[in-house]
Amino acid sequence: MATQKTKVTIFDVAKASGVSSSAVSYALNGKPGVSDTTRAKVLQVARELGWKPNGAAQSLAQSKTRRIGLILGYDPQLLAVEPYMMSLISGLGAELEEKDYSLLVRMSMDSDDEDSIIEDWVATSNVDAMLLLNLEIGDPRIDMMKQNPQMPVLAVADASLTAGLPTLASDDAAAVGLAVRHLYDLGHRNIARVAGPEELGHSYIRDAAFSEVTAELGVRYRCLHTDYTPAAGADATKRLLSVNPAPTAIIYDNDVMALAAEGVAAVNGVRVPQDLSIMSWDDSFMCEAAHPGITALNRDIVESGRIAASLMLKLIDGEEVDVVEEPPYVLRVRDSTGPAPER
Amino acid sequence: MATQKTKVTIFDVAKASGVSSSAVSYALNGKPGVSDTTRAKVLQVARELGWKPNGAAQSLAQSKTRRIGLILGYDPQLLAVEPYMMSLISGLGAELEEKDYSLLVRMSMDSDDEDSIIEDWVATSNVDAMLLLNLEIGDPRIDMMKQNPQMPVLAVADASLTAGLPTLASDDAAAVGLAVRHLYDLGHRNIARVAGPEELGHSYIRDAAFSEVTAELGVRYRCLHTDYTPAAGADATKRLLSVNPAPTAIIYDNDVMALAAEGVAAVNGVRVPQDLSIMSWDDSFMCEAAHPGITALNRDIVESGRIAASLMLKLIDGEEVDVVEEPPYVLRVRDSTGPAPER
DNA sequence: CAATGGTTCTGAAGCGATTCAGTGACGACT
DNA sequence: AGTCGTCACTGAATCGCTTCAGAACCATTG
Repeated sequence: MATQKTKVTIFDVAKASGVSSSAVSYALNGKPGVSDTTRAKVLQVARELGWKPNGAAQSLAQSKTRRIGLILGYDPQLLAVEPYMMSLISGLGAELEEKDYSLLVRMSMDSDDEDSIIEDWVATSNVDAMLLLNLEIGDPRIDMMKQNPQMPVLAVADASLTAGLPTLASDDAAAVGLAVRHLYDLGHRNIARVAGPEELGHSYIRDAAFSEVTAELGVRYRCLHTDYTPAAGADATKRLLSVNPAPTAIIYDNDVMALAAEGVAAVNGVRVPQDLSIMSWDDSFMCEAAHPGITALNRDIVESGRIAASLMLKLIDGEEVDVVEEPPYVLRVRDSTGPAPER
Repeated sequence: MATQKTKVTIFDVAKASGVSSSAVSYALNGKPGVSDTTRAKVLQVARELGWKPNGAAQSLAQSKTRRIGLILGYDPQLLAVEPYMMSLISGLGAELEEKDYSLLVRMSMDSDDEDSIIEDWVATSNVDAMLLLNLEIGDPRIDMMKQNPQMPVLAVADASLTAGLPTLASDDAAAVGLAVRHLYDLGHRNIARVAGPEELGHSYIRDAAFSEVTAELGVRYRCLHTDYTPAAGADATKRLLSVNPAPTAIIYDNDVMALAAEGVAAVNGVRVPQDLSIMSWDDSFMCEAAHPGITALNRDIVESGRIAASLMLKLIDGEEVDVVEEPPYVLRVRDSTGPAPER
């Protein structure tokens, strides 16, 4: 509690408690080797002096940093507007906080950058484990990590992308089923999708699932790829509405695009949901606040973050982790989807 | 490049290059004390062995972590939906990355938590500097930091809240002027505001500025406080619209609430902007995607993050930093504001 | 009573870098 | 030829902690 002008070390605490530095270490870390009375005394003195073990020294001595690495792909626009990353961070942070770990965050401008950050972390041991996000198909980072088995890593992605790495897996295919099924049950037989960039692994997974499910149900399906921005979403919507026959329902890969689509519809006198049903893949406050409220696939991203954190802690402890499923998607039906218009 | 099974240290590099460990250190850090030829040789060997200095050892030896601390207040909902924090992180991350620093992130569940994280960072030297966000009036953290001058800190807040600490200051009062002026010029004489939680320092600053500016202009003004959620925003809107005379313009402290307000208006047959003008304090894709597009106060948060990072690096270098102004707010006029309705 | 065993505690050797003081070697200058 | 200075390099101390091996002490036990 008392604030100290000069740096206080374990030896100061040792001297003040009349024991050796090793005793202090044992006392503080709850290890055997000191009596209860000296332990209490030491803790007391440590508190008075406001002493905590120096992080660097501790890391060096036990080769543990109590840090977990997260690399953010640099696109401020996207990061800011997509609730995904921030939710994940919330979950990670909350869980790690309980275990006294922290999150080390770095930003990569491109994929080379990201590779070099990974190399850096492996070489410098600046983190105890790391998270792999936004995997692409045949992602080279997977091999990098396999060649450095001393650095635990958890991939958050569809299990088909992670080649046996410990994985927190989302079941995007099941979600596709939910979404399509919902629209199918409402009578839609011609649906479209406005997706994100084609290179992203999850775009690909979803593409495949959509094609498969719609084919099975005999539903007409087409897909446009965009850069996730509302402008692109609006543009794609206009194009979709101008073909003949126009889709009666459109699913957007994120919520801003769905919101923009509602605007396009309003401007063009297309009523939602009477003339056009709109769905969003991601759910957020935005979908709730929009008018009409946007039907969305919802998942507990914060919880995913917590699970991811706990899995990494397991990996750090040397436990095996294979593939763990994320909390499943849930369909939140709001007012933007309705029965398909009579033809 | 070559991947190494076992941990490689500076001594391995020294042996392989036929020099001492000190020579390796000098060579790597670009310091004098080695010839150009041995320097080249050492760097070459280091690259071949894939060696980089161990982070903990380096930190311990030079008492520098190359890390900057950021504490996130835990409210996943808010964090996720407000683009502010993620944008700030983007800016911080981008700037820090260039200087080879990283961001150490922890999450606080409440303010006691946050205090103990700060104490921890001060005592363990786990970061070289830290950021102070969401200051409240008379925030105790300011005193904590003043008592520990060895830990550089930068506050991001209105300068009136930071009691002389190095500050990246936003001029919320000027922004209030912009906003009110815009509405005033459109003929509005009865405006309302839906704000965030009253405890937040910036809420208070804005409250005061609004009262002052509207009084000056002879504009009727009232303010409701909420928890920032769209539901609360919608609710506040309904209440405001039911009073007599109802305001002809409402300013919302964030964009989800403004979006929700558009929904409320639509449901109640209130036309935007003919019957009611709506503005948002924060700008994001959401305001652009909404229909009608929401007039908003826009500021370059990413740039603020970059500036904050560079200021902290200055502080770490021992330079003085007083109060630096953030990039100013800019009014982005869209379709949600228009001339005040004739009475 | 010697032997054994169990606590409690200490000294010193790590961890892997940086950095200071010191040693040769060599060239330049008087 | 002798001295000085510079340059390249090395050995050892240092950062602050953990942890192992062993010392000191006391209590049991056969």
